[in-house]
Amino acid sequence: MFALVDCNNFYASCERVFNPALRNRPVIVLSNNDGCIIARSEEAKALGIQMGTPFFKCREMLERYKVVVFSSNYPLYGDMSSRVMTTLSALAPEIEMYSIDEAFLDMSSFKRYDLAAYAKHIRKSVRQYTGIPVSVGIAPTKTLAKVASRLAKKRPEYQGVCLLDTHDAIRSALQITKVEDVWGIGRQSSRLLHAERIETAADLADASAAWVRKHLHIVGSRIQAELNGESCLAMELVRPVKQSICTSRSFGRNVTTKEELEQAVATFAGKCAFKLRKEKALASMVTVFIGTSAFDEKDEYWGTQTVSLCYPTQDSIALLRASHLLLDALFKGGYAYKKAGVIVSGIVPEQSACMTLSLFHDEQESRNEREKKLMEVMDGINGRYGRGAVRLAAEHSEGWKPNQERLSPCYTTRWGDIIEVNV
DNA sequence: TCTGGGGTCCTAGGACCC
DNA sequence: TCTGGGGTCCTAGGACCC
Repeated sequence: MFALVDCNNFYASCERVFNPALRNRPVIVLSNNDGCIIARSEEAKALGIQMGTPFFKCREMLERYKVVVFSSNYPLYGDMSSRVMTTLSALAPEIEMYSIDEAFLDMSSFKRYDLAAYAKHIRKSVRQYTGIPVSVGIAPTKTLAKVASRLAKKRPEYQGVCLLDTHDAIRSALQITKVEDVWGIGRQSSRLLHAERIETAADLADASAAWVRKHLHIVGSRIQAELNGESCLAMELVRPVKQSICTSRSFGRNVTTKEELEQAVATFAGKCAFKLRKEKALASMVTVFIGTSAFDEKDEYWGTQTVSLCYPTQDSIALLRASHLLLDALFKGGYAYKKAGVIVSGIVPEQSACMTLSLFHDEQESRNEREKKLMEVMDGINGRYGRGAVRLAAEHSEGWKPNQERLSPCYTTRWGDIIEVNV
C-alpha cells in the first residue's frame, strides 16, 4: 500500500501559519513577478477565483472581496516543505518526496494496522508540528493513492482521509473521478479519451488495453494498469542527479539594452552555478534564451542558443563567460525584452570518473583548484551573511528585477525578518 | 501597464554502424 | 544495379507534472 500525503493549498497555508489573522480569510499567492494566481485558500476558491488567472485581470474583484494577496516567498515555502517532510519521515519507514508539497509513504509494512486511523494520525501530526493542513490518500498503487488523496481533499465528508483498500471502494472512487483528473492524463489525452466516450477513471480502467497502448503509449498503459490495482510505479527513495538546471525570470519592466540583459543573464548564470555546487555536480553545456512578451505578437523575438564547454564546471565565472558569449550571438537591438534564462545541462556528478580531461592536464588541475577555492569562499560568506553578500560584479538586478510587491517576511530563514515581525 | 518557473519522460526520425 | 536485418546515438518536439 502507498500513502500520498498532499498539503492543502500549500503556499497559502504557509502564509497563514505565521499570520493567524489570515485564518478564515480568502488568501492567494501570486507567481513570480506578481503575474498570475498560483495558490488559493479554500475561501478564495469559494469566491470562484481560478488557478492561473492573471493578477491584473481580477485585481478589482480581489479588492472588493478583501482577498489577501501575497507575492511568492520561496525561501518560506521551501523551509516549510522540509519541516513537513521531516515530520513524515518519522511516520513511515520510507518516504518519497514527490514535490514541494507532496510525499508518498510506503505503507506495505503496516498490514496489521488500522490504516484509516493511521492516516488520521499522520494528518494530526503534520498539523501539530508544522501548522500545515494535509490530505491523506491510501491505496494499492501510486495512481490510486493520488485518486484517494484527491477525494480526501475535495469531499468534506472524508475529513481529509481516504482509504481505498477493497475492490468496491476502488470501483466507486474511480466512478466518481473524471478521467482528466487522473494523474498523468493531461489536456491532450483527455480530448482523445472523451472522443472515445471514456469519461471517468473507471471507464479508462475498463477500456481496451490495445487501444490505450496504441493511443496513449506506454505511459497510458501504465496508468491503466495502476487504476486496475497493478502497481507499476515504485517508490523512488533517492532523488536522481538532475539532468538540467534552469534559472529564468520575467522582468519587472521591458528591457531594451544589452547591458541590462547582460546583468540579468550574469545573475542567472551565477545562480545556476550555485545550484550546481549545491547538487555537487558539474555541467558541460550552457543554454541562454531571451524573449519578448509572449503576448506581444507583432514584435516578437525568441532566441535560444547552446554551447558545449571544454570541460564540465560548476564555476560561476566560467558559466558567466559562456553565457555572455551566447548572449552576444542572440541579442538583437530594437526589441522590448521581457524574459531571459540560463539552463545548464550535460550534468555529471562532482566525483565522476568520466570527466573530460583537458589536453593541458597540469594547467587545468591547478585552475580547477583555484576556481573551486574561490567558489567555496564565496558560498561560505553568503551562507553566513546572507545571499548576495558577495557576488560577481556583473550580477546586477536594478533594471530587470521582477515585481514582488506583496512579499511576506521569511519567518523561518532570516533573523532580520523575525525581528521585524516582533517590532 | 500588468499574463510563472522548473522539471521529466517518451516518441519519431535521421544518421550512422556492422 | 539490386538486395536484409539488427542495432546505437542524438535531437526536436510533444505531453505531462507540480
